[in-house]
Amino acid sequence: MPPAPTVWSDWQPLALQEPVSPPVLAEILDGGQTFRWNRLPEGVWQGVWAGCVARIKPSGSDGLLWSAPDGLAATVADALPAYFGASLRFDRLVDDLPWRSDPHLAQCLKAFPGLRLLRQPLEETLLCFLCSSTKQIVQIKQMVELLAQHHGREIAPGIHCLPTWAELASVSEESLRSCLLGFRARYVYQTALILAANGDWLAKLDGLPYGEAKERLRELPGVGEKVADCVLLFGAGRFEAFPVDVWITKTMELRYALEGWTPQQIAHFGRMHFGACAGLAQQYLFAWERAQGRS
DNA sequence: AGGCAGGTGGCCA
DNA sequence: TGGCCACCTGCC
Repeated sequence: MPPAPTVWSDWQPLALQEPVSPPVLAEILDGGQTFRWNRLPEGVWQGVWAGCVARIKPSGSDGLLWSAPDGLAATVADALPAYFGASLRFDRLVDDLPWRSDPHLAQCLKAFPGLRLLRQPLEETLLCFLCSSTKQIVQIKQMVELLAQHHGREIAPGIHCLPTWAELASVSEESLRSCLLGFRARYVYQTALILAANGDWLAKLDGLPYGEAKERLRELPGVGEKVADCVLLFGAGRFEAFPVDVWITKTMELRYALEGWTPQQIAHFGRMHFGACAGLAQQYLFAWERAQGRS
């Protein structure tokens, strides 16, 4: 018997302070902060996080509409605004960045108006970025989709969320490799053992200052400077985190004359120069550099 | 068709 | 500390 078709709720508005155009929505959902959104026909995106599945599409004047499977609509209605950081005033956070004295930043802000940081579940942010070493976005998406299909709970017909760390602890390294993880399988496997043995390990990051939280995260196998910063920025709302990858290294060398600086020095420069929301600036710089690379 | 890819960890001077 | 290299393997 074929699975019953999913009935999707009516489209409803997602209230954000800042307008989001279709290309900026694409940059938010497919620009490297999350790996669980896919493009459907006609401008619709479908994404999965925690126990939620949602579809998002642009509406008339740079607003957004969402829909969810009928049984999950109430859950999604509750979780979606937090996931999109709807209570944050990104317009004000952006205005506090040093764009007045930084023409390159000003140019990036202008190119992607409404770009925002998602607030993803900490657990799965860690999992996704443990998979991210020397992989491109398409491949990371493929890996985490396989992880979800093979080891995650099915929350709607054919749609699986990512496995929890407790669930991952009972998955062999070999079967992680069969999800295309390669050498990252060991990172995930060993991290799962640690986290499963200490149920509140991640929760204990909550009260810590940025530097200590990062140091703590780096104790996990496979978590270095860059992954720790991504986890804190995208999964814990620590906007002062400034992840430095090869793209950011390139852009900082080129636009800020930092040739020869180490990634760690660049990260420090970024936090000093861009301030409390350095991570938001990073997202704009990253989007800009990606766009240059594509054209 | 083969090199390359959103890093990390371990080993050397 | 600082630099180098192996690690897996699917994709452009």
